[in-house]
Amino acid sequence: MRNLADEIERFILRKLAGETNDITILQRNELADELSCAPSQISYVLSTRFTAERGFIVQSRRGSGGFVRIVRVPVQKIVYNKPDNIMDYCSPEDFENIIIKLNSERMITAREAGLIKYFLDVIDDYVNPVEKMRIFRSLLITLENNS
Amino acid sequence: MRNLADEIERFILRKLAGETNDITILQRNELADELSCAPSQISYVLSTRFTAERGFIVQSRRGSGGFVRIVRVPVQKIVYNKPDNIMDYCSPEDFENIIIKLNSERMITAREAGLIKYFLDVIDDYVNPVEKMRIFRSLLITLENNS
DNA sequence: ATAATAAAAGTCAACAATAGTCAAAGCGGA
DNA sequence: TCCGCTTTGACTATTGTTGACTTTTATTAT
Repeated sequence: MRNLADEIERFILRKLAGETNDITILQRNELADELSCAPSQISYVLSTRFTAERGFIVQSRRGSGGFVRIVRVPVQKIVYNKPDNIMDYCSPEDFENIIIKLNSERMITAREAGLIKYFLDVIDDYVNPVEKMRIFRSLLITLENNS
Repeated sequence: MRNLADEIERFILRKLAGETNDITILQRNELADELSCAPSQISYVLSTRFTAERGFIVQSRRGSGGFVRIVRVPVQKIVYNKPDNIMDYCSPEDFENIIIKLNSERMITAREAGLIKYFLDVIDDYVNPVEKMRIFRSLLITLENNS
């Protein structure tokens, strides 16, 4: 028998694959209607399949004009979950790219991105690259802790 | 379906972006007419989107010749308006209080507050108080520039 | 000068349109 | 059978939209 959850997962993954920035937006009721299932089933799939653990971020808004935004986040895994795998240091360009990526995937706001860039720029005068990397990681954790 | 609130928000933000001094003035009924919606919908958007938390001040006048003025508030104003801004430096407690104040006035988010505190803490090891104050001011301007 | 009128913006409650939660039932494989 | 994943639906929470009514301000008529 067909497995709805898997079908929904595949549908969303295909939709995501068709996007250029690993971001896709859908409407829960609409998708439920299209796949002939209960709307809450979409929520179920999102909460079991599209988890941070698997490298996704799901954001949504209720009410009129509501939506669900799904973001695939490869960077998140690197930065948050695999501290052992990450490089010991980054070039300024690497930092710039990570920050841009984090912002484009809505893990940080433009204001936070600006703050972090300014921050990294300032400490450049005082710390070595390895130390800077350590500080950067702490900084992201600080952000998480205040969410 | 079309989402009026978002549309109105975008309209006002665009109008604001076209101004040179972060101030724009509009008429509620006129805008409602232009966007084909109820005038009260404009009020709704102003009260939910153009809040102090998001860095806006909305003033208005009723009656004949009435208007709505929307101002994007520079964050650093709060700091600059305080007596201590005359000083060249702050104690860590002063910084802490300013940050708490900024957050309680909803000029910065909890995440931003956390970032800034961490930031100030890190550079403490490297810069003197006067330099730290200078960096703090630049930091607020950076925040402002990314709003 | 005062009263009436017109021309704004504000308030609020009702209703509509979403998405989230959770308990209970269903189903399939070990 | 039993356990764990799936599926549903009733209920909740959030956000948007409208219109009737109120308040404020300016203008006009007397």
